[in-house]
Amino acid sequence: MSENLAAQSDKTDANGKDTSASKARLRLWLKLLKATKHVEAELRENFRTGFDTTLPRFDVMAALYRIESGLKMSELSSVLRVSNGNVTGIVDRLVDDGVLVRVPVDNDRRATTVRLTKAGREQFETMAASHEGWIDSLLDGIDAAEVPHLSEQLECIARKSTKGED
Amino acid sequence: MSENLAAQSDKTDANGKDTSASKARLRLWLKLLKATKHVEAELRENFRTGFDTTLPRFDVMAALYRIESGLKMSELSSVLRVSNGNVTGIVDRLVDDGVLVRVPVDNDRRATTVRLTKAGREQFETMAASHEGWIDSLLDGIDAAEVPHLSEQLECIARKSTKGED
DNA sequence: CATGAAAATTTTATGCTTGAAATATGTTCT
DNA sequence: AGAACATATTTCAAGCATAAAATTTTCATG
Repeated sequence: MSENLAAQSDKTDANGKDTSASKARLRLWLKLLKATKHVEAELRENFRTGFDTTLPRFDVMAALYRIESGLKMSELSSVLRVSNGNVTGIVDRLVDDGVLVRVPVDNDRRATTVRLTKAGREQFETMAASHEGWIDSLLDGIDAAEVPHLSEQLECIARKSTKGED
Repeated sequence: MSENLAAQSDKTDANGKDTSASKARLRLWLKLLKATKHVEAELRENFRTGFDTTLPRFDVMAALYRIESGLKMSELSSVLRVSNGNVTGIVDRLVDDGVLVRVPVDNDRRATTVRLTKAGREQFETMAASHEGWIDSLLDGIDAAEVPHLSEQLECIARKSTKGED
């Protein structure tokens, strides 16, 4: 799985930091994680105080907003890359709140389609506008000119073994 | 909170993609999230199948490995940036498994210090070696020469409002 | 058409995560 | 000492997340 491991040459820089490629990647990963967690935490807080909702709920609504005809539970869990059982729970609550409906699928009584209600679409539009603003302000430490290059680099990570189309 | 919102000039490129700065940042955020989730999912799976443990448990052990004298529960939750109650639960299980001990603090019966046991240190060292290899292989789509620059950019995000020292 | 495999979803058990309330101890000030 | 405030931790309720088992329905094939 990782042939590079054996060939480490434990170099250290002036400050004593290990400069091997794998340690540098480890540090990069920790920063990636830290940045992501930071943004996620801010978003969660904003969603909670601003709209009394959560990021996972927003994600479900976002996926359904894009596909007006709705998605089956299995499609939803595959688009969002979360487990089937997880989607069941989130959708249950959103249905209770009246922003989603479950629609039986013709010719297949195993499956259900889930769609946003009108109220759901309206709520989502409001939240999406705020969301975009929050992101814009959270990422404004990044030079706009760097954004495309950064995006490209990140795709190199996500693309590993996860045949992921955007 | 986001004065830029009003001044959007809804430009679109040849493919119809919105090219405003805030939309570009939004796409960057989605890629950041996707890359992080992907790596996290792989790590979780590796920890589960390889060591029958979890990422949060590893994080706790990693923090305690660095500070041999141990950390108080509150220090642990602040280092890991997770809630107090969360740390309580994870530590409980690690203590049950014999990799951690709780040590009372002299002169303050409110506080507890948590330390790795000898078995805990040994287990951690084994896992940390694997972990570094996993990361190395998961991030090997990134050109080594790019790593420092990328790291720097990511710090611009994490540094926002979270007086974060490494 | 019966039977068994495959597919879509839900259920279950377990653990992570948060925010808020509760408990217990320590500190300060009068 | 006593009151009021602060600190350290745990408990609680709710939700998110997974993997694995169970359920229901469909489909293929003999």
